[in-house]
Amino acid sequence: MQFLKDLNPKQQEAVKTVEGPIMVVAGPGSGKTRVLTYRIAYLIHIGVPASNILALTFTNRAANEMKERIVQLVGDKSKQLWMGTFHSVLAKILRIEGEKIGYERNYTIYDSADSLSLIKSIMSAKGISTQQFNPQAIRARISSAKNQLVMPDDYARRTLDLFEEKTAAVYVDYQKQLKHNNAMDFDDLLLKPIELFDRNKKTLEKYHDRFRFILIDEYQDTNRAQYILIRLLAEKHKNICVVGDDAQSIYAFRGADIRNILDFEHDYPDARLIRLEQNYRSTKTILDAADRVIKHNVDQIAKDLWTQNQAGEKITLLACADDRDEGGTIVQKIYEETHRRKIDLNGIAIMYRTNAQSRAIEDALRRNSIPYVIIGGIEFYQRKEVKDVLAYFRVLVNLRDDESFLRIVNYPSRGIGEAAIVRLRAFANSKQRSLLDAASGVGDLPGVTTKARNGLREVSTLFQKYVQIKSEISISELCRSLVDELGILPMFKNEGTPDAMTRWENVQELLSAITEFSERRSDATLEDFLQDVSLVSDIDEWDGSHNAVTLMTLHSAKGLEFPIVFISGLEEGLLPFSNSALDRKEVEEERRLYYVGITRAMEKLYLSYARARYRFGEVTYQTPSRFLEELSDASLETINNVQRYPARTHHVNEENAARHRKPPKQVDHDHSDVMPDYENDTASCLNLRIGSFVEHETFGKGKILTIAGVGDSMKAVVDFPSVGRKSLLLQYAHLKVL
DNA sequence: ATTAGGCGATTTTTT
DNA sequence: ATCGCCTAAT
Repeated sequence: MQFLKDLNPKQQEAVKTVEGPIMVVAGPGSGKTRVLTYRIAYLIHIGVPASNILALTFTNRAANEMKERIVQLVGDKSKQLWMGTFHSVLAKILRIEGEKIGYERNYTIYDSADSLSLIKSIMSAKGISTQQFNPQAIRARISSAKNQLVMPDDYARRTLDLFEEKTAAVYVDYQKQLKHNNAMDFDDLLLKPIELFDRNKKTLEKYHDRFRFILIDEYQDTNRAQYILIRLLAEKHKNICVVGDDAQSIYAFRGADIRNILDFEHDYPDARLIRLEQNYRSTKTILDAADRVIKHNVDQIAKDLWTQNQAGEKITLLACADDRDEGGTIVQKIYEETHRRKIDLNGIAIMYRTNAQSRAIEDALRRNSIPYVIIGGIEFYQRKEVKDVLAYFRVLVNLRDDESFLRIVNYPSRGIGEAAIVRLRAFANSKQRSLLDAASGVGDLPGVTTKARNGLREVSTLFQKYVQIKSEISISELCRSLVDELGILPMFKNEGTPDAMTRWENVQELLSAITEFSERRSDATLEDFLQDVSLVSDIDEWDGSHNAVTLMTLHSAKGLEFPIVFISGLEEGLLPFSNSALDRKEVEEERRLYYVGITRAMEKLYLSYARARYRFGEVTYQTPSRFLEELSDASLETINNVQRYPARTHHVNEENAARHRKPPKQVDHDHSDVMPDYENDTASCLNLRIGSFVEHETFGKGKILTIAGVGDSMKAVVDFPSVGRKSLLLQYAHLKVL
């Protein structure tokens, strides 16, 4: 038991309290991951078979890291451990048990984009206008209903308005269609196991006996469905250890319910509560800043974070003229830092609220030849050509997957148009067969052109052929041969445009990914690969060992640490993010996100904001974030590039005076001339600001949400209680400030 | 049936 | 600014 001496007393207690429910509230950098890994290692060490342990994490990456570490501690006997994300572990259980609730083991997993297209097709089938009712919004409603375990019929009974009625109607068909396709969406991966265990007590008991010790990471980010699932699994032995930090709960938008962690002691009355409050990660300055910020929140478990680390350097605030300047200034600081400390680029991370912000920063990095890796954003597996090819594989694996079938039935073009599809659908429905199946009986199909008929026959024989050879050749050969037969690669080559070349490369890359996957796991099936694609995210694949700066959203940054962290875009409307007025709870979630960002930093933290920023292709004027005021002046130093551009509340006269002042120091090159003159702007003359209340001749009173554009084309979006949101040209609107 | 060109929405965050 | 979707033209 040598390894326990790596732990402080609190951590040891968390590791050695093996029986009964236990909650570990772990502040940032307090060794949470360490506790989890050592606890598992300890269990195995004292003789618990690894196969009796279930550990659920938030990302696959966290799971893999821990697994490796555990192997180091106790060796190969840990291999039988069940560890992964909720979604991946449950997907695995559903492959085994799904037949009990009417799914075949080769079911397909739909991502949000797949769900959306299914919802759209249901809407058009039911004659619900996608103009009037936003399919995205309907998808989101259905998803959140599922997260709360509200079933279609329950939902239908509780509708409050027309939109919800339509949603209810779509929801019913959506679930039917998923089942018909032998497919599940992300939410089903949580829901269906609950259904399984409810209906099938024997199966539940089997898993009770298997998972005698359960550990949950990032408990603050679990939703209702996950909560119920954990309760079901743990109800017999009650050996459940949850680890989390309410202050780092940042997934409410996805249904995460912070009550799960706040009420743990209520749910398990004899629960042991352990707080880890010593921070090993950050300097005193950084930790104090984080602590000060989070104290502004009302909803939280009180904690006293402390550290023995040194005070370290002050936090540096970079006040920038615009997003381009922000990128340039960050680059300059990266230069300084890499020269000053012996630090590699992979010790540096740049974080932002929205993926769209990465662009200006990427430009700056590229201009200065600084290598970077970017996490998230437009994902490889979301690209059209990749999804198209994957759809072929999906159909091959699950012949009932109508959604994927529809995607590829006329790709590449086979002369199958909408009319033919309508006929095929009707035919399939009447026979209760899948579309692919129906396509094979295309001879009986009336009202279809010869061309379409031949096309359908072609698709059908194509799949018959590959179903047959599927088990005979390796999956990489199978996939390559299928792609070759489609002829899309030469098609891209012939097109010759840079865009087509990228597509060509992407398809090649997909094929290499499959090869690599099957080399890594000798028994891997195509089913396994497809599941991996659905459930693995960018962050899971990220490898911090390259010499490159890492760019990512604040959400992706959770669980990571870097010696140097930049948080960019500290502006109202961006961090905290809003498209309209925020209520307290929303601001608190944004603040937690900010807190997560701050606490990623070990040695040095930079914050930055831009006075102006391109959003939606227009210049928008930004106000520094309220979160900046929550830091103490003593711990902060400011580098100001924007002396010329005083705060927007200032009067015109002062601005004129300010214009003649020279900026103290030009930090970076070539980005100083893009700013428009403030003093000519209608908005500044009128003293209009985001959040101002104004009056309009016809619309009445309203509140300004955004201001964009320059000079004559300057526009404001105003929220009028009477008529809703309006985008107005200030030149004509004659707004009166109230 | 395919394609070009115009229009409108889109940007919150993700398993 | 960019992407997807729709319409009109071929």
